[in-house]
Order: sequence, then C-alpha cells, then structure tokens
Amino acid sequence: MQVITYNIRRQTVRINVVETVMDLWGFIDFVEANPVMGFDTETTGLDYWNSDRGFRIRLAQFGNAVESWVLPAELGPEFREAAAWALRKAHRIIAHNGTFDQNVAEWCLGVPLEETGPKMLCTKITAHLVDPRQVKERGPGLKLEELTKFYISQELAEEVKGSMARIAKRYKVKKDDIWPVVRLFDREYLLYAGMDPILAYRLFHILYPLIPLRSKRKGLFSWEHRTAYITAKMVRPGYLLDAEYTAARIAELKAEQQHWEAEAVKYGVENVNSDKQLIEAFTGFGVKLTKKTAKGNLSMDAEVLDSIDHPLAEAVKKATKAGKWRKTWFEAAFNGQDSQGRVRASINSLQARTARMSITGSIPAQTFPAGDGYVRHCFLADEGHVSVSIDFGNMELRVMAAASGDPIMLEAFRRNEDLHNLTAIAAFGPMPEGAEKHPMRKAGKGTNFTVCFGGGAGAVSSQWGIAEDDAKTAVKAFWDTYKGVKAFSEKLQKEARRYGGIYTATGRWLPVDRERAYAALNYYIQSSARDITVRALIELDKAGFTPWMRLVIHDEIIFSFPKERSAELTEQAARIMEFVFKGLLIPADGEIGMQSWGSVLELEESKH
DNA sequence: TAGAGAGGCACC
DNA sequence: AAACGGTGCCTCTCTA
Repeated sequence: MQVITYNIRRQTVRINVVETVMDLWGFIDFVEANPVMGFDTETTGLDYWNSDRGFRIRLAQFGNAVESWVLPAELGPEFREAAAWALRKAHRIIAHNGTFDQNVAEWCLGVPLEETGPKMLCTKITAHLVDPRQVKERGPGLKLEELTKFYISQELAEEVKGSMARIAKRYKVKKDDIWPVVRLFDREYLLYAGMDPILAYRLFHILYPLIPLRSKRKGLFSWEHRTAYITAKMVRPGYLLDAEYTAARIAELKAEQQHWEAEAVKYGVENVNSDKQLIEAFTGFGVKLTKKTAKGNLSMDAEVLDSIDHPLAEAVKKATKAGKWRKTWFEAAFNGQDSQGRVRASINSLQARTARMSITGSIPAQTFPAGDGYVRHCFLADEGHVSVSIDFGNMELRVMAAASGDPIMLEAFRRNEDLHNLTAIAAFGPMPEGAEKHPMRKAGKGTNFTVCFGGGAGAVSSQWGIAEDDAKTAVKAFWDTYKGVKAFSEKLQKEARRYGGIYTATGRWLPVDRERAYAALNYYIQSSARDITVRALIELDKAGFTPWMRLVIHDEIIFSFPKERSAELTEQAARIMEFVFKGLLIPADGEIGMQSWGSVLELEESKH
C-alpha cells in the first residue's frame, strides 16, 4: 500500500492507495466505518457507453473529510468488485456531477442506476441551489475546481486544477489525451484522484447548510436529485441512429460545402469562415460595411451578407452553413454511435442560472433546426415503436399570466383567445371587419415574446422586423394593457435590487444582477416553466413512463412508445403532464409520428 | 500548442 | 422610463 499525505489549510489528509488484494482489508474497514462517503472515478474518457470497446474505469476513489482510498479498478475484477461492494454498502454517496460516476458504476462495475441513484448526494446540484451563477457571471461556478477555490482554498484549487495539465506535459500528450495513458500509480495522478472524493465530501458539508431555508422547506434538494436520476434513466437506452440517412446527409453537405467554397475561391476568399478575409474582399469590391459587432469591429453576420448583392455573399452563406450543420448535428450523431448503433445525449438536469437543463453530446437536441425533420430523422424510436412528442402550449406566456395574476391575460387564456391578436388590438385598434387575424398580429406576437424575455421596443423592432414606431406603440400598449404583469415585474425588480435575487414558487433562489434588475421577470418565468416541465417528468416517472422517455427539450418531452399502444399512452402522458399553475391550466398536447423523430414534424406539417 | 476571447448561429 | 433572457458548439485569431 502507498500512502500519500497532503495538507489542506494545515490539516493533514491521507490518501491510501490500494496496490494489492491484501490492502483491501483496510478499505473494508473504512467503508464499514463510513456510511456516507465521497466518491469519484477516473476513466479513459467520457464515453462510458463504449465499455465494450475501449472505455474503461481506471481508478475508483472513496473518501471522507480527511482520508481517501484509491482502488486500482483497472487492475482486476477483485478491485472492481470491492468498489461495487462499497457503493452498495454505503448509505449515501457524495459525488460531484454524480450522474457521470453513476453511469461508470453501471457500465464498468455492474452497479445499476437503480442502486446508486436513490442515495446520491451531488455537490453540483447542491452548489446550484446555493448559487447557480457561473464564474463568468461573477458567481462561484459549478465545477469542482471552481467550488474548491470559492469555498475551500484557492491554492488547493489551483494545485489540483493544474496537476493534470502538468502530468500531460510530462507525458508529452495533449491535456485531453492524458486519461488513458497516464501510469496508474503515477504519484501526481494518485494525488489528483485521491483528493477528489475528499473535496466532494467537504464541499457537500459546506454547501448543504448554505441552501436557503425556503428551498429546503419546499423539498427542492431531493426534488433535483430525483430529477437527475430520472434524466439519467432516460439517457440510458440511447437513441437508435438511422446511420444510412445520417451518412447520406453528411456526404450531401460535404459536396455542397466544397462546391460553394470553390466559388468563394474565385473571388479570392480561401477561407469562408474568416471574417477578416471576407471584410477585405468585400471592401475591395467597393462594398460599404457599416454594421458593428458588440466590440466595435465590422460585422459579417447573416444580416450583412443578405444585404450584399454579390455572388460571393451567397457562396459564403451556403458554404459556412453546410459545414456547420454537417459537423454540429450529423457528424456529432454519426461519430457518437456505440457498438449497437445507438447514440446518447448528455442531459445536465440542472444547468442554467434559471435551472434550465442543457443537452450536450451526440444529440444536442435543444438546437436542432425547427420546422421540419431534417435533423431529427436521424433518430429512431425502438423497433416496433413510434416517436411521440408531447409539448406544453404557450408555456412561458401562460406562466407570465398566472404568476402575475394579470386579469386580462388570464381571461384571454381561459377563453382560448389569441393573445398576440389581443396585444395588436390594444396597440393598433380593433380588427378589421371580417379579418381572421389582426394585420399587426406579428407586432403583437413579437411584443409578447420580447417582453417575456426582458426586452423593449428596440428589441421588438430589430428581432421581429417591426418598424420602430410600431414597436414603441406595441410595447407601450403591452404595459398599459397588462397592468398586472407590470406590477409583477416591478415587484420582482424591487426584490432583486433589495436582496440581490428573487425566489420562485418552487422556493428556488435566483440571483439577479442589480444593474440588470429588469431580467428578474424573465428569470422567474423561464425558471418556473422549467420546473413545470420537471414536475411532469417526476409524475411521468411515478406513473411508469420512464422506460419510454427519451429527451426533454424545454417545454417538450420525446417518447418512444410501442406502436399499438401509442394513442393510449400519448393521451395518458399528456394528461399527466398538464398542470394548473396558480389557477391557470398549462395544457399539453401530443403528436404521434412514425419510427423517426423527424416524422412527428412531417405528419404535423401535412395536417395544415 | 493550448486556451481564451470574439463572432456567429442553432434553439426555446 | 427603458432595459431581450437562457443555452451549446463551431471557427478564427491572438497570446503565452
């Protein structure tokens, strides 16, 4: 056995490195004496689903505030079994971003999510409930190193953060490539690995008492852990990839990209992604560029390119788009396939400042182009299943109406009136005789959404293509008409300025920058909408729907349902999702497709 | 050669 | 009085 000691603020911590089976006796004693343990794993990468072709666990680490045990899981089944035993024996497991380590435990140690999920205490979730702000938002951050720096010790954080970079340098490999090649008993690596469960353990005990009482009373802590457990179970089966379709789109986009790049070369542009080259080229052709970026440089975005009447502009738009779409969606999915031809998203169930989820990895579903199934066709429901999408209707505007209690908005929703028309009427007068919709409905719609996002007339005008005067009229009419929303927004802003943040109905603390207090309304709405979706997930989980759930995208949940039961299950799920928020129904509506997710949109399209 | 910042763009 | 909120990812460019 190897023992490494280290000092955290003059307190010595001990890292015990198991080298032989005999060393496990000490580990067993430790586990029996510590029903609550910090836990972490070191692996060869992040692709835990590739455990049958290269991915492997290297170390499994357990610890408390002053001592940790590092098991060389890679060396043999006896060490992996000891780790699995410890996970089963523990009453509680503390880990940073525990979902990842749970997945590793399931795929490499044979301990399923069902055993680790219910006893996980995640420091990332705990930290988020204390303060959800990232470092760039002047918050503590959510990464282990960032939290260590903020809550424990700056020196220690820098030491730990820098250590893997130093090791990579020593092995002469890139930082990302160090994980599979670093020698298992490399002392610096063991120190890095052995400190993690100690830090997680300590952080949890520091952070938990800092969770606002209001959040605790509402049960938010266990609610979020349950949510993380559900999303982990959703991700587990993965999505069957239509590899043929995906490969065809990759080839097509590649050809398109090359064609337009060749066109651009004719006008002297070697790299269509280089704004520098484009500005030079267009200036050379006598084009006057005026639009500036946020930092004051000349802008070369889609709006600018659209305004330039030159074949190069067309070529640049088409080439860059083909390249970006190919890489971001089709190649990400294709390259993410496991040995069974399935792909997985990575769902961070509690991510944004407003608690919104984020989806990364092979299925970045939150950014798939809307409107048709071009990208979504890649993803197939299981054999004999169909894809189903159930989404909430007008979720954020309904939340705005309900949270503010604005009588006019509430009445409009209760009568199923068109809120965008209503705003247009308020601003520009009654509907013309016999018209189905107001001629200024777009201005009304733009105003409704923009105000919801915290914007003003300028934003309505630039984002929705509304004349400035009309935008001003519409925004003024909005605040004059929906006085309840105005009062609610003012109340939140006052609270934000006074306390530096607001609480939502679920007891969640949302910090608001005092100089941007106007954002409080949007934070409240966005966060509440997210929590209503999460409530739906939890209720669906209780009702046994989890094995059919695949993705959650803001106000929408995607399912793979057995074909012959799809109508019945869709109806049931939609009724479970629906929720009366402060007296107003947030309705849910399902669309049943064929096998591919994309087909849901095509069928919907053909109805209109 | 990596990392950070900036710009851009896909979505809700 | 007015104030556009939140993500992820790709690419280029400059710096250390």
